[in-house]
Amino acid sequence: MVDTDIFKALADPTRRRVFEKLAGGSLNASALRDGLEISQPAISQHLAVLRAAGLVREQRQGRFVNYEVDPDGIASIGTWLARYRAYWPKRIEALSDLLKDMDQ
Amino acid sequence: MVDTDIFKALADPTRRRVFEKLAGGSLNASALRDGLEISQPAISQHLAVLRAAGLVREQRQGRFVNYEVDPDGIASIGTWLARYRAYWPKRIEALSDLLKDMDQ
DNA sequence: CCAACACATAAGCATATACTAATGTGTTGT
DNA sequence: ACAACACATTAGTATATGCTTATGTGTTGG
Repeated sequence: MVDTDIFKALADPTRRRVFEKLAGGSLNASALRDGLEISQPAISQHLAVLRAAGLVREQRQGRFVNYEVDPDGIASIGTWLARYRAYWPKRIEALSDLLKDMDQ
Repeated sequence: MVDTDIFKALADPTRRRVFEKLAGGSLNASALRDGLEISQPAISQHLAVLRAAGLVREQRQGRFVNYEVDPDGIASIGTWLARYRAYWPKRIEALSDLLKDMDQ
């Protein structure tokens, strides 16, 4: 199940920290590791999980591997969340609109 | 961490099935169990997890306990997802708008 | 009041998960 | 060619998780 992989991937705090770093743009594995007190294999494994879930995608750049947010993963969560739109409080839509404006 | 509890709760397929049943309105524990091949304690434990995550809330109704979606949980996911709005594909917004219309 | 009901909690167990240490793979500069 | 680098993979281990069985708690009808 796709959703299961996604939610499992995001259930880990370290993986969410990694993923949130990517919200600002693409980064390589070492850059993603910076600041986190975690071994190199651990980051690599976390990135594999995020990738398998469709949340990130990678691109070799010489001996670096650049990671970035995969819109497909975000889309899956959005689609899932949309089923509960009836329960969205007003403030969420307000926030959403605000961020939309900030994008410009 | 609040987000951790929410994503962990949703990482289980059975719990998502239960939660999705509640998208249509409030139901008691037995009704939520119907159709799922799972023991009574299992449902009870799943509901405890969803409740601890802030995804559902309960209300005693005689000897039944009614569960319903807790908007706070949905709001948390929405807030989290909003950080990635830049990566939302167009179709998500389209779907979102469609569902909005269907609510009327 | 007490038996049946609706649900929760406790204890025990099998499996999944996140980690580390060790090793493997691919790339680059010299 | 080869040493250093960036990253991935493997194996092993401690802990977390989801399940079942057994039992507890609160509620209701007769």
